[in-house]
Amino acid sequence: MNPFDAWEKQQRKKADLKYGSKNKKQQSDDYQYVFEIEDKIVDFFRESVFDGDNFDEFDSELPDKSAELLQAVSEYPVLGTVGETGSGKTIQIPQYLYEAGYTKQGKTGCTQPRRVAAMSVAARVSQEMGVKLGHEVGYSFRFEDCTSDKTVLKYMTDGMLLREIVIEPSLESYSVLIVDEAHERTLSTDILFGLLKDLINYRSYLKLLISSATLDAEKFSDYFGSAPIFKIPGRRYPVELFYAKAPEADYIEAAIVTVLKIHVNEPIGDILVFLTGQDEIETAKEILKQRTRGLGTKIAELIICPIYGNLPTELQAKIFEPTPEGARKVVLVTNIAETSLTIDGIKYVIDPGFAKVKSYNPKTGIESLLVNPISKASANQRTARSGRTGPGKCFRLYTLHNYHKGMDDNTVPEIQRTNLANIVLILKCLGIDDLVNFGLIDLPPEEALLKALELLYALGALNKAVGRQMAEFPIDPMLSKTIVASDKYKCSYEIITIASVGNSILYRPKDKQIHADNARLNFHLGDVKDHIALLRWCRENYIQIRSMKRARDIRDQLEGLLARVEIEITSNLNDLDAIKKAIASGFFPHSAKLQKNGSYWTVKHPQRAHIHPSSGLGQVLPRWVIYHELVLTTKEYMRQVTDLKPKWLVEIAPHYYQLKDVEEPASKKMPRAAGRAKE
DNA sequence: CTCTCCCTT
Repeated sequence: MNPFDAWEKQQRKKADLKYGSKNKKQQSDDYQYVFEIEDKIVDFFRESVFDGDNFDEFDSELPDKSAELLQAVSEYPVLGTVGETGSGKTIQIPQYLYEAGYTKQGKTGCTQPRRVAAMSVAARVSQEMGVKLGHEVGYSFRFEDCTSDKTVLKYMTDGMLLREIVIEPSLESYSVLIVDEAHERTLSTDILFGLLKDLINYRSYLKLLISSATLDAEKFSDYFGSAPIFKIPGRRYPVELFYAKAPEADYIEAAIVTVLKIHVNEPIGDILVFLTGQDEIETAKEILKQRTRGLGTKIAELIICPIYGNLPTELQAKIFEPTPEGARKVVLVTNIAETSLTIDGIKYVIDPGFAKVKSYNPKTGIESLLVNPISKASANQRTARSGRTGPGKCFRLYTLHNYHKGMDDNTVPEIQRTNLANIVLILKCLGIDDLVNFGLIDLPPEEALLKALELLYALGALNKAVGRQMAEFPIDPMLSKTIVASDKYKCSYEIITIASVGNSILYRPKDKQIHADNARLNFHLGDVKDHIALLRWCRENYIQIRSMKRARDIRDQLEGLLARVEIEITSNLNDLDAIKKAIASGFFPHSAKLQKNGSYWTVKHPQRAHIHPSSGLGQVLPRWVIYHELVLTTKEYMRQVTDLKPKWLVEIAPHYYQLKDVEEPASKKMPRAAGRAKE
């Protein structure tokens, strides 16, 4: 381990230890005290003016590059485009193509990583062109298709285009495809790259534009056989960049102190603070409230706005209210504000340099969601958030040295940190068996590919007919196998309900079944009063209306797909065993057996696991369970757990389990072999 | 005896 890694590790350990305990001790409202810590803890130095190269061109008109762009498009099959955020490339390029007549030969499709972006950009373009949204200009993503026969400029999510390729691999109806925000490297974008690169070889009149915001456009250019890169001029205000002089162990405390320091010393303007999650944001909010309370008229009012993905929409709206005269707003955000959400009027950014990152360990099948240092690209993205409407300042709570030596250049692409079973299945259905030589821009870990293939084999998905059926469903293979298997157990109605609620419920805890059933009755009666009852039920049970709606949409879609793959809708509500067997048909690779000490060992790739305390089975501890997923947080937790009879495993998956795997010990009590289970 | 950064089909 090099010294920087060691340093990083130590800092993170310290941060973890102090966070929580330390915050609770320091609850002084004292004005003096604030400044005492300020001087003690956070000391910055001004490093540079970030991205100041456009500084002199602010008031000048940006040059019109449309003619040159169109020339380049006509000359080359693939073109990379690079532009600062705010250069308007997403909005303008498709309009240039439209005016130049490209849309007469076919549609122009433009992919976005996010739904909101697809929708809002389409709305803006239709407005600029003076046409009705959904006519010439439209958008499309799952559950919402705002296009018509007239549509020639189509904005869509990258995942949507991927689905379209599965249905029609040659994409005949398109003449131009633009992959926008390519630098974000979503799984869908990476897979699209591979498919489109192949497609342009036999669809010579297809034009491909790869659009990205950062300078790694050269990587994309190389990937597409040295495609030329077209730079689109943009403008951005300069941002003064500050680094901590010394490492800060407790970044929440440091962030809070910096907020107060800015609030007292700097001219008016709103502050954006990047934290890692809901928990930290709520903690920081409370501390800030305490420290500013009682200061009265000594300082200006500080309005605290928390924003994270889980926050109900009506509370999120608060950040868009303009800051009152004389006051200052501090917005505490997760990564949601790095790309998805733009907040106007931000003048100061505070960046502790951390984010929660989901990753997947193919060896153990464990997913984890842990706090990690961000990449340089990500740090620069955060910094730029302060220079959108005027010159800004960015305070990095880490040292310049750590920026250079302790942070990766780019965030690890999603394809390298995710479970690949779903995408491997889709590619198999497109006739792509060899992913290593498929020509991806970055290869996933070999183990992840093997693990995916092994799973698909176990599920029988490598059989063409079964695989096709499963691939129709836009869900994980284990879950789609459950749906396919529900035909046999005559309970497809119940299974698609379970599948659509997805991550929130896979098992209905016994003690809550009456509640769940009552709620469903309320849901189906369709009377206004009952809807109110349902709303109340949602509130009482802390269920977001948003997730309920989503579950209903997914259920409708799954029901439609059942017909497509010719599975009849059958209901078998009284036979819980049939439902459990259907679930086991998809999730049998995720079985685990109870140990003496109340923990579990997974059966196939032996691994310790615990039932998550929020599960209805946390107290019951069934001898055998199957689980939906294994997540590492404070411990290895199984989420969404169902009990089962071990003999079902052999019955359902004889190719995967043998009798000796599931043998019960002679004793009726706890298994004698508790400590031996690893064998 | 405690999970949910952000997305998406």
